[in-house]
Amino acid sequence: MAEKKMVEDITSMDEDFAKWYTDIVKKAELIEYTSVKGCMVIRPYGYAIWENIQKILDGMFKATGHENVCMPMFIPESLLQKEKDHVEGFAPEVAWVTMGGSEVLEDRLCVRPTSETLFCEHYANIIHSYRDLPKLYNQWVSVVRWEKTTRPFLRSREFLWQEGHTIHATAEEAIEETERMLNVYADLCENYLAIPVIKGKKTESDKFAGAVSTYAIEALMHDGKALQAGTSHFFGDGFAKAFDITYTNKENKKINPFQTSWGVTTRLIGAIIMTHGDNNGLVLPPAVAPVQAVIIPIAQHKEGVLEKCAEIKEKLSSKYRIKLDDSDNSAGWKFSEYEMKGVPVRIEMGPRDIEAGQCVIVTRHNGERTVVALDELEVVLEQKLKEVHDGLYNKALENREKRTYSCTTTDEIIEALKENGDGFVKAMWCGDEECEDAVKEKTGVCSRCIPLEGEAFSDVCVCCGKPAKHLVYWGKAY
RNA sequence: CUGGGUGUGGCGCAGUUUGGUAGCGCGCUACCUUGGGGUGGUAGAGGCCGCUGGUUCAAGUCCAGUCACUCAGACCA
Repeated sequence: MAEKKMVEDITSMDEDFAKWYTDIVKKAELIEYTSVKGCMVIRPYGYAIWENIQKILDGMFKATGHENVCMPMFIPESLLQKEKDHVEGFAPEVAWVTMGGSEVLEDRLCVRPTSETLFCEHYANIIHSYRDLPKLYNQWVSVVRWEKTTRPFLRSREFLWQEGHTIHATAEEAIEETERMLNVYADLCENYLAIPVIKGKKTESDKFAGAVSTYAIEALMHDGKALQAGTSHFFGDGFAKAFDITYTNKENKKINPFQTSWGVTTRLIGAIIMTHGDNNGLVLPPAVAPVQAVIIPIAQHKEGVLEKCAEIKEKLSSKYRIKLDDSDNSAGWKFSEYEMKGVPVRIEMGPRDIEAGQCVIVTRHNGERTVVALDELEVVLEQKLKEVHDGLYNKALENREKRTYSCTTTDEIIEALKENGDGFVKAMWCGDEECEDAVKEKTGVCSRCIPLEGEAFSDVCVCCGKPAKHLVYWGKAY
């Protein structure tokens, strides 16, 4: 393929993937660092991507009957500690609040690392009867987890997310909700972000703190590392018991209801970068690109060029997010600039084109140039945006398939990773935690999920040779 | 948390070994130039060298501490 690298400032991804990533994040003006470690400014271009994700997801939440709410940012220590597993899971990375004056809090406050406890306290207050159920709540907020090592979008100390928290009369209903939301996330990733995902269940050791079961979607990045792109948890009635949430059923009996929670974060932006980006910069899926097509005038000082470009922009803007760059940078400079920023489609218009009633349309992901008559532009643009989406999805799927290795022994795993580089390892597992740990110890990959779809290809555990219970995807994780 | 790297105009770097007037490229400002992949030119502006303390007649340079960013691990959305 040997694509030509046009912007010198971006480190080649083959040379140093991590450096390539941080270069992109800065050069595409997605973020800027601040004086607090792990806390970044999400700049307008980066935030616009998040806003588009929000719009799509929020629409899906509403369509599945959810309501948005907003909990406080602070959690008193006593509340956080009510569910034992939960607090143990989060304690190491909780940020505590110190008051400015002389006030010392009897029950000190932390900044929410997640809001299960707040929702539980609230549910205990408002749920009394089966008539009050279910409650299907979601909130768009930021949370704080004091991570040791940080990376823009992938792991920051404060991050934006949505967290859904629902409560149901029966376990069946709650499980159904857990699966429904996992599917919503998969739909978002595949049909809007053009990121193929594996839907699966986490192993016991990898579950959310306090959950009965955790589901996740896992995506494979360009470098062969796995990224968890979204999670959905079934809590059973464990939290309800710990927080004393009860309702009275039709038979006048007091019962603990069943809960779920699910979330995706600004990490999705990291996933977009690492799935679609190339050595020329970012490549954005059209559904969430802040600018879907940029119009670049050629010889813009010539009479009529800018006017015609503005006219076309006006026309396309009713349906698409269009930018016309009439700055006095050279055309070549603009080409590079918008490639770096990942704009899916570029429209070039010069005097020759205008005279001929046409323009040149170029798709970012493959550099393909097409001459298009101006009166067909609207139709062709729609096709091109779809082509970009499909092209990105298929390329990512191809990469994943190329990097998915079925193995029956740990030696095979080591061999496959050495031969072909990091990727997903499919292997059977007996279900024992010792084997899970041993695989990680021997091969470096950890369990990502037990896929919901996928067929057993061996009867024995990849590690111990005992009868296998599950097919597991393994990988190195971000 | 462990181990490496880096901090000098907005950005990227040189200068630190051997202490002695802060430099380069890009960007920025003004004017001109510019037809299809970061145009070319002329003239300008901009820095108490991450921070704190120490050694010295003198510190970007030496010493101690501290903070941040970054890479590789372990942990995590």
